[in-house]
Amino acid sequence: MFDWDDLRHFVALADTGSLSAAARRLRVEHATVARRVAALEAAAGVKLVDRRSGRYALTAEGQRVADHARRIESEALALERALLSRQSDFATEVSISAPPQIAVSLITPRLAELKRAHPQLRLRLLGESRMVSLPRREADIAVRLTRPSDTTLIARKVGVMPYGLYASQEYIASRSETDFEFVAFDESLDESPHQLWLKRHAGTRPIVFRSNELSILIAAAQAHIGVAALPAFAAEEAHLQRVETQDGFLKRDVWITYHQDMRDNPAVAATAGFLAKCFREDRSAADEGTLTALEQSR
Amino acid sequence: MFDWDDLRHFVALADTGSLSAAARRLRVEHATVARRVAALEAAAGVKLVDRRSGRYALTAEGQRVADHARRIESEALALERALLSRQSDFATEVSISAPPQIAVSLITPRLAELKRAHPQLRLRLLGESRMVSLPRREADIAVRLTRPSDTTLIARKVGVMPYGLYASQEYIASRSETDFEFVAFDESLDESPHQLWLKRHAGTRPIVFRSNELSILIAAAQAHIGVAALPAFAAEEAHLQRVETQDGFLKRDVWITYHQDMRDNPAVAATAGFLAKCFREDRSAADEGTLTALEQSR
DNA sequence: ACCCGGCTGTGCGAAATTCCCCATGTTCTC
DNA sequence: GAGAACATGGGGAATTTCGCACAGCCGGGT
Repeated sequence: MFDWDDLRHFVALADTGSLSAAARRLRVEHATVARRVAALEAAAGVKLVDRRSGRYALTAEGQRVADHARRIESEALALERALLSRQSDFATEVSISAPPQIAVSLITPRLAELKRAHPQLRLRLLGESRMVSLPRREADIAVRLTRPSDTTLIARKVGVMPYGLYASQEYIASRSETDFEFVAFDESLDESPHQLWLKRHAGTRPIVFRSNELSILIAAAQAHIGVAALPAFAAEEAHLQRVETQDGFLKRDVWITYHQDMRDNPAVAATAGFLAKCFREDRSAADEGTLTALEQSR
Repeated sequence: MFDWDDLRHFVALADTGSLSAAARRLRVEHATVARRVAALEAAAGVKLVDRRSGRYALTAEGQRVADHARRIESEALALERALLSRQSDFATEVSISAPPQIAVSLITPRLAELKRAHPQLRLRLLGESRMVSLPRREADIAVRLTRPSDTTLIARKVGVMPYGLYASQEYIASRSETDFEFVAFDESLDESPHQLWLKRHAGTRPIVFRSNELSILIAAAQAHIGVAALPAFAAEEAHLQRVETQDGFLKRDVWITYHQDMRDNPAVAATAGFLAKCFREDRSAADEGTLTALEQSR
């Protein structure tokens, strides 16, 4: 019988397509991945990957084996989550993935509360816009602006995040609305709701600056480059001034998601509850009186 | 993430209940099993087994983990079989499990045929009455006298095995049927069909000798101890004489079973076909004219 | 054309793992 | 009460495995 742990390395290689990327995911050396995959091939008696021209590609057999191995992986991941959810104390580490700006402005300032309520709890807060894999436990809890489709995940709508059009006071004072120029995310996000919303309002007026980073857009607005579609809380923090729009704020739902297997883990539950409170008690937009009440779900 | 291969060791321990037995199944040292289970416990952060007073017992957590791990194991075994069935050549080793007497008298004498047809085929013939696990690949093909209940196994009825009552010529000549004494398997087999059949014919006449081994029963009959219920082919080989019974031979079906995943493996298919031929062409009982024709299925 | 970054393949030394053999204590069976 | 089977612990040797470092290769960008 082959070494089951070899399968783990093979799945990583099959998923990522390169030795190095697989090694990063497994936190080992790429040489180890190569050796273990070779060991699996030897035990199986079949070529699983083609090493043609430096690149790795699965053979037909490799595809079949990868299918099996992925099933095994999902079981192993389920087992790991089951083990973690059984940790009855708060001694475990909980990792949260959230969009950077939310992490900085809404979560981090209030972390002390959580720490006070659960002193032994250890946290890791990852400011990544990239979609992390919850089943793979790249994070335990994710804060997202879209509802996840995976039904094994628990999705909890904790509030709405209002987007408005913002620019610097000087910029707004210096020109008429018909001369506005705009600041937006780059093309990879052209299909996202706030980008579409911005483009609708911009109409024929030009987008003069693009970036992949929200913080850069804010800085651009502060530097009088143009008008940006920004979350209200971030724009206020940056002392930007709102440009009124007929349809008011764009409201995007905020979701907190975690795997259902982690439901019974008190550390995860407490952290999720804390995050929900962060959004429930965020009055940045409500203060302006434009939102009568933040919608909340259970 | 824990080492998947540790799970394999833990399953073996959970299945067998002892370090030594688990070590035998995995063909490693018992110390290795102990270490790897300890490593799994450390990674899981939970006690999985109780080492109370020398015996191993799963904890409640251990039970849960074992359930997960067994699912993983069945996937891994399925993968192993899938890999084996893809071996397109005959270079692989096929292992057969069969009752010892059948192995000795019906299979081994004809092995040369098979070897001639497929020179590169390597064989392992295990004469074990114990039920081996086909999913676990303790054997690839099993010859059995009962139909397996596992629906993932292919069961092929290859013939019938006639049982008769046999004793030595001297024994039969020396006494009347009312004075017959009997030779039988030990109590653990009291519920098996041929044992029940023997006891029905014995009626009130005593069983004077018991053994767990067919070959010992044959030797006992040859040593004029009494009358035994024996497969016709084995009794003939031993030059024992038949005691006529009103209901003729007891006919037990002979099944060849192998896992459906191995269906496409040419080596297994060829060997199964060979075994079927062994029984189809066994004329030991037909020669006596008591069986008009050996029933056969495809 | 050149450089640079990322990837793969390989050789080496260190560290971890495993095996093997031992002794000891326990439980269960006969 | 003796014996068998099993778990535990230790020590030392041999094997395996891993990380590290170096070299070569390819493609993209300047």
